[in-house]
Amino acid sequence: MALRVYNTLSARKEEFVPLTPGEVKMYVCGVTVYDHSHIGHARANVVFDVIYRYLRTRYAVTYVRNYTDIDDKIINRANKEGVTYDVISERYIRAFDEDMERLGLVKPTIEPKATEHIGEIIAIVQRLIDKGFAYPAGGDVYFCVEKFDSYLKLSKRNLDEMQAGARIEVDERKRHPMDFALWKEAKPGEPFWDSPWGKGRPGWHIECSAMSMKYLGESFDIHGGGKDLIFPHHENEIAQSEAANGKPFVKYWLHNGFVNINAEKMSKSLGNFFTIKEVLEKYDPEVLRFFLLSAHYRSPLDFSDQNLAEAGAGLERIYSALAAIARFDGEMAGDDVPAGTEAERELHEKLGGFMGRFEQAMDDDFNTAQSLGIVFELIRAVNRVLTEDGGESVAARAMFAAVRKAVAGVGEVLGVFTSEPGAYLERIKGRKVAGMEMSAAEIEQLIEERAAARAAKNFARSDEIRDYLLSRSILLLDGPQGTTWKVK
RNA sequence: GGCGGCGUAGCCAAGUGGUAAGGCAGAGCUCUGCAAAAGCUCCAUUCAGCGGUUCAAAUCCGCUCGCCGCCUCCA
Repeated sequence: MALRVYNTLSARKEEFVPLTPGEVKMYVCGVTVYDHSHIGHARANVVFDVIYRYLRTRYAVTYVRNYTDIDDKIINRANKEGVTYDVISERYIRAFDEDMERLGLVKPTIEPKATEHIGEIIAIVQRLIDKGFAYPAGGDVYFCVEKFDSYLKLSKRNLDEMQAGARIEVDERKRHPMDFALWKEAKPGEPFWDSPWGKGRPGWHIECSAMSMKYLGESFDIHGGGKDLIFPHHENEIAQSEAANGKPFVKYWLHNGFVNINAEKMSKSLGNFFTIKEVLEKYDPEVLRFFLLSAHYRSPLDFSDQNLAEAGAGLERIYSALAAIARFDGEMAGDDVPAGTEAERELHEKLGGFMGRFEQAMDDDFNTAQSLGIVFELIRAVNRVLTEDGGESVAARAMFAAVRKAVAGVGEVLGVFTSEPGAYLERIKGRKVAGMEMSAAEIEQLIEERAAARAAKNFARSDEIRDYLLSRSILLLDGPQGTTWKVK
C-alpha cells in the first residue's frame, strides 16, 4: 500500500511520491538554542524521528535538522549573562543533544549550524537583491513580499487581511509592512559577520533556506516543523527560496500539533511549559516517548500527570507480557507449526496480520496511535496463550519468538520497546522505589517472612504483611516461581 | 476582525461514506488459602446540537453552540 501524507500546502492527504525514485530528502527545523528544550520540542523531534525511521525502511533518506545558533534571543541571553553568544548556543546545543539522546532519537544525517553557513546566506541574499526580490535599507536587507506572487500560499492568508490585523511595529525603511529581514545590521556590541551591506547577521528565516539548499538541493521532498512555524517562518522560507531559485522549494510540508497544558498551548510566553529535563526526572524517557506517540502527530496532545501515568501503565503492560515470554527460548518455525488451541489460533492470526496492519497504520499519515493499538491487540493474544495454555507448546514457543521479532521491528520504527523487558521493568520499579520510604531490601525481607507464615498456614500474619505493604503502595504477586512485587 | 483546526464512553484515543480499534479506570467470572497479576465476559444503538445529501454518514454539505491555534518570538 502506498504511503499517504498530509501536506499543509495542499491542505489534504496526498500519496507520497519522492522527487527522485527511491530517495527522500527531508529537512526539519530544529531549535533556536537559547534555553533548555521543553516537551513541545520533544514532541516535534520525536514525531519527525519516527517519520524518518519509517521512511528509512523504504527509501534512502537524507535527513537534515539544523541548529539556529544566532538570533536575537541568544544575544539577549548572552548579554544578560555577560558572555558571548556562542557560549549560550554551545551550552544549549549540548543540552538539546543530551535530551534527544535520552529520548532515543537517531541522529539526523546532517545537523548544520546557521553560523557555519554565513557565506551561503550572503550569496542567497545577494541573488535576491540582483533579481529584484530584496532591497538593502541602511545596513539591513529586506525581502519584498509584494514581488513574490504566491506569498502566503502555505498559511492561506492574503496580504491585505494580514495588514488589517497586524500588530507589528512597522519599520520606516520597509517598503511594505510585511517585508521581512534577510540580513540585520549589527548594533554596537552585537556579534557580526562582514557582508556587502556592512557588519551584520542573518535574519531569522534565511538560514533554513541556505542550509536546506546546500544539503538537499533547490527542490526537495519533505520539510517539517511545528504548526507554529507555518507562519511566518516557513512562509518566508518558501518566498526566499523560490524567488532565488525560480523553482518549487518543497513538495510536502508536514507540521506537528502542539503539546497543551489544560487545553492551552505550551509555550515560553505563557510560562506553562515543562522542560524535557524536568519531566525525565519523574518519568522514564520511554514512557514520555510512548505518550508522545499515543496521539496522531497532527492532533493536539494534552500533557498531564494522569496522561503520563496512563501511558506508563500501558507500556508496562506490554513489557510485562514480553518479559513473560522471554523465558521461552523457542525457535522461529515459520507458519507451518499447527496452532492447537483457540488461543493459539488467535495469536497465530494476530501475528500473521501484524506487520501488514502496522504498515497500513503508518502509511496513513504516520498513524502511531493506531499502530500502538495493533501492538496491544497482539499482546492480549500473547497473554491469552500464556494463561490458558501455559505457552509450553512448540507452536506457542515458535509464535512467541515471532512476537519478539515483530515487536522489535515495530519498536525500531517507533523507538519504543527497545529495552530488554526484564531490565525495563526493573528500571521502572527502581524509579518508583527511589521515591519511597522503604528500601527494596526491607520489602524482600517482609516477603520472606510472609512466605514462612504462608508455609505455616498462618494466613492472618501473611495477609497482615501483604496489607501493610499495600498501604505502602507495594503490590505482591504470587506466582509459581515464588512471590514478586511491584510498586503500584 | 481575518484565516485555520477541534468537539468520539468516566478519562486518553483511532476511525474521514458501509454500519464505533486500542489503552486507562470500573463490574462479574476463572485462577488463588484469601488476594494481586493475567485471561474471559461486560462497559458508546452511538460519535457537541440541529437540519440536509445518500440505499448507507462519526465520516460529505449547511447552520448553531463550545474549545483551541495562527495572524508577534514560538516545536
